[in-house]
Amino acid sequence: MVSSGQLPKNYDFAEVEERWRNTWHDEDHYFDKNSKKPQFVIDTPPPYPTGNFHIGNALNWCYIDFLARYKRMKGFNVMFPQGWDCHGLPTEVKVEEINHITKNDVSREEFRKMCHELTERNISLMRLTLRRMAFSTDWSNEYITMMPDYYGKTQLSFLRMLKSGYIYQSEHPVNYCIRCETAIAFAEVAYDDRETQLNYFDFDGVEIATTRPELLAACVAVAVHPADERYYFLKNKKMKVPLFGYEVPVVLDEAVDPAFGSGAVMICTFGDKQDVHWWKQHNLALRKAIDRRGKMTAIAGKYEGLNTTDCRTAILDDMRSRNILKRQENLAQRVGTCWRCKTPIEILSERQWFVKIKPDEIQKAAHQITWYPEHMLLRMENWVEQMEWDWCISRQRIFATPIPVWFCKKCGEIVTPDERDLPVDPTLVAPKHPCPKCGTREFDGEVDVLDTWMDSSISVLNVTGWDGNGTPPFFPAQIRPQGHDIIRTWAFYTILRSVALTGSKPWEEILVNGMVLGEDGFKMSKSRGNIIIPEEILGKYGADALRQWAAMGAATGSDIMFNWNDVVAASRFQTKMWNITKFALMQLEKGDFDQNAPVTALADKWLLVRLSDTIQQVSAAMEDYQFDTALKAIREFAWDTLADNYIELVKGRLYTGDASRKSALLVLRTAFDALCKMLAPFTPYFAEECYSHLNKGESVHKQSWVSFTFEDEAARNEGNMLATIVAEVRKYKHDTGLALNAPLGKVTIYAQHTINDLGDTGRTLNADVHWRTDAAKLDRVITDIAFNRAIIGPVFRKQAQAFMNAIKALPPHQLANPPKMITVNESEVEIPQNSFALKFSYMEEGAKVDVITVGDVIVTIAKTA
RNA sequence: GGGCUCGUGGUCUAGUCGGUUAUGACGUCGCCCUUACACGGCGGAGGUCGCCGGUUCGAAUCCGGCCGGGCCCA
Repeated sequence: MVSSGQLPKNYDFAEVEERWRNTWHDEDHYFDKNSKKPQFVIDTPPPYPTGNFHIGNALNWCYIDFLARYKRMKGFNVMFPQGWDCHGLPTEVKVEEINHITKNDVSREEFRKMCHELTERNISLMRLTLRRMAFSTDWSNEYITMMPDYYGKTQLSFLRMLKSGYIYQSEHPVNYCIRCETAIAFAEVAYDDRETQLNYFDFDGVEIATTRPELLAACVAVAVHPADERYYFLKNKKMKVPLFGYEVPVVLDEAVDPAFGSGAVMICTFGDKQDVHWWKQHNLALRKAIDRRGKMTAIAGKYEGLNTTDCRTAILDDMRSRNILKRQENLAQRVGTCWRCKTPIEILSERQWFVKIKPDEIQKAAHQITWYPEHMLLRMENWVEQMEWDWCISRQRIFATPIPVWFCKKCGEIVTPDERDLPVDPTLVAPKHPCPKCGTREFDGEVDVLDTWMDSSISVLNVTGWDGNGTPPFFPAQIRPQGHDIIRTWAFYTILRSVALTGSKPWEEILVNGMVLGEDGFKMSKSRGNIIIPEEILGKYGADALRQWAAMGAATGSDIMFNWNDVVAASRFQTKMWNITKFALMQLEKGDFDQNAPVTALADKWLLVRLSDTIQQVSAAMEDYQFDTALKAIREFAWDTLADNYIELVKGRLYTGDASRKSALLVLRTAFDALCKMLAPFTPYFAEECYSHLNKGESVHKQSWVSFTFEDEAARNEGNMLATIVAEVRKYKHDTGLALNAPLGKVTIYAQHTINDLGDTGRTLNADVHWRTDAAKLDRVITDIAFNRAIIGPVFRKQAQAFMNAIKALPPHQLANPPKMITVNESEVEIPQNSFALKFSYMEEGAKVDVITVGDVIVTIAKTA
């Protein structure tokens, strides 16, 4: 034990945190593949390496680390891996920005290398923040999706799903970003409010309203509602497309809204999702008027080569000059945009790769997972229910996992590599075997790459040891922790892929955290200027304070507002705990500590009861991932029960070297030891610092979770009474203008039975305290009746109010000594036990005394002159 | 427009499968520098639990409607 004299007066988080960070070993957090302990595998979200670990990540990781550390103390073999989800558009865009190039200015290889290097730099920056936050990461299980080891597995998973029929290639309408020149999935489509014009024009004698006149060349039909009398005459007719002159059929469809525009709409391939529906349902022709770069194609005739905006202007001008355009109206609409670059998306029909979505399979697995909080499952259900298209997984980009496929130049056969040759880049190498169908050795490598979610949706397979053969050794993982914003993406895709590749659910449980909002209550964003970066908090208050904010800021799963107050309060709690530490160590180093000392004093037994309660509460909350409840219980016990009540009660005994000092010392040490252990998951640096002074050379993080229990109902009740009496007398002193440590004179406490407090009460109050069990000789007057509705309600139901009125009507002598039966609404009823309690005020008698009542206990105070 | 979620003293927040006086923090006001701590202790003020209606002996809690915020989607 370090001498308390050596302990600094103030807790210096910066010094302490850095010291322990340099002392701890990564190996202590490695998952042991040969362990006999039960496993606790965490499917950590692999963040996108932007270079900044933001505060939302911090919240997510705090939850994970609370769990990882708690589970280790509970005897689990914990894996807390760290992944990096590298591929994707944002890095490509950043690289173009930094180097002032476009991806077409350099070779694919060169461009990929630049992305790779930027990503590595960003990862090393983010690793530093993870370490500062004291996350107990298992660095032996780090994975980086852009590395061959990992994307080889992505390719293997692709081949397996291709083989089992989950993955197919086809021409199908897809969401397409013409700026990024790539297909994107629905999950990547964002929506923006825009103002546009609804154009009414004459379509072969019928008025039609459209927001997209530039798609006129892609018009494949005109649709009207089957019950719309205005258009009965169109049934089975063909109509001539204005400006272009070709004919299209008229289709009848219930989905047409007769009240919108003119009630007649043109169907184009493709203006929106509804067009795709109609196109499929009515087997319409396909006319591609827009190409991948957003330019008009040859079928647009004289408009060929224009971009969509110019084409729209040109077509409207031509309509106007031919007097076809009747009028225009402003219209508010929401357009789908690319989530990355905000460019409005087009729906293009392209040859793409798809993953089949089997909603039933996904629903079944989702229901086998335990969701925290429960209602988050609903979001998954809703998303799966409304899935209409399969998942488009091919992208026309560069920095991503290559699709491991070649096409035979002669017969078009799809040729795949041998699994042992993975990873491959089919644009760089040729297949090792000739075409199995026609025997040629001429191939085209697939230039499309995979959607990044194809990488990250196998994170759980990767960490559980998947090698392509059946169920991985550590599968399923115990828990997936993630935010509710990516339920429809990451959670969804992971469940889909696990079921497709292993036949079962990926995790036993999923713990969903809320979003972090700025101090103004809105989502943090650059434009609002409400962003707080973790480093700022780390610098001002340290990692432990930030971690406490994460635990206490809100109930698990709720969105949480960032709040400096909470961080400051957290740091003050550490100051308080630091002073408790100093006090405890000071007392312990004076000697007399005896591990086997009998705990004799009432206050001591009482504290052990309260400690035992706290441990049960905290343990239960941890099991249920209620971090706020757990930390709150710890703080309350430390600050209120231990510091403000217990220590104040026993100080006198500790100072005077009384024989019962040993009992108090043992209790003090027991409580302090337990507090360090319970705090360890939340404030790893602080708990380690305190514990290291108590037990030199030992780490709190290697201890077992506290399992101490102590039951003593009498000590609980009498101790609670003791604490209440002390509080009431303090209040009395305060009210009568006395300092709390001022001498008080003679205090007599009339209790029901003998209580031996070993003089704690007297020393704490600085008064001459006498405990008596005889009745106080005082005149008392009943001032109020406190009814217990929890007892009265269920017994009397509708008669409850009448019963209470009857009791109130009893004369004082009967109230003080109530009868067994009472008349309520003209019938005799029994008075239930504990259905009410009386409140008294006291009249002085003889010696002048002030009187305080605490439940049944009467306290009289005779002040010294 | 739909799904989910939230609305509790000046601010943030606990409690929400009904039950005595609604939790805590910050702020605020008053008293106290008592040998761990003034980054402390003790005490006070401050709430019609968003609004309206319903169920009930009893509603912050359950039901319906409305208003407002958030997230995800159309």
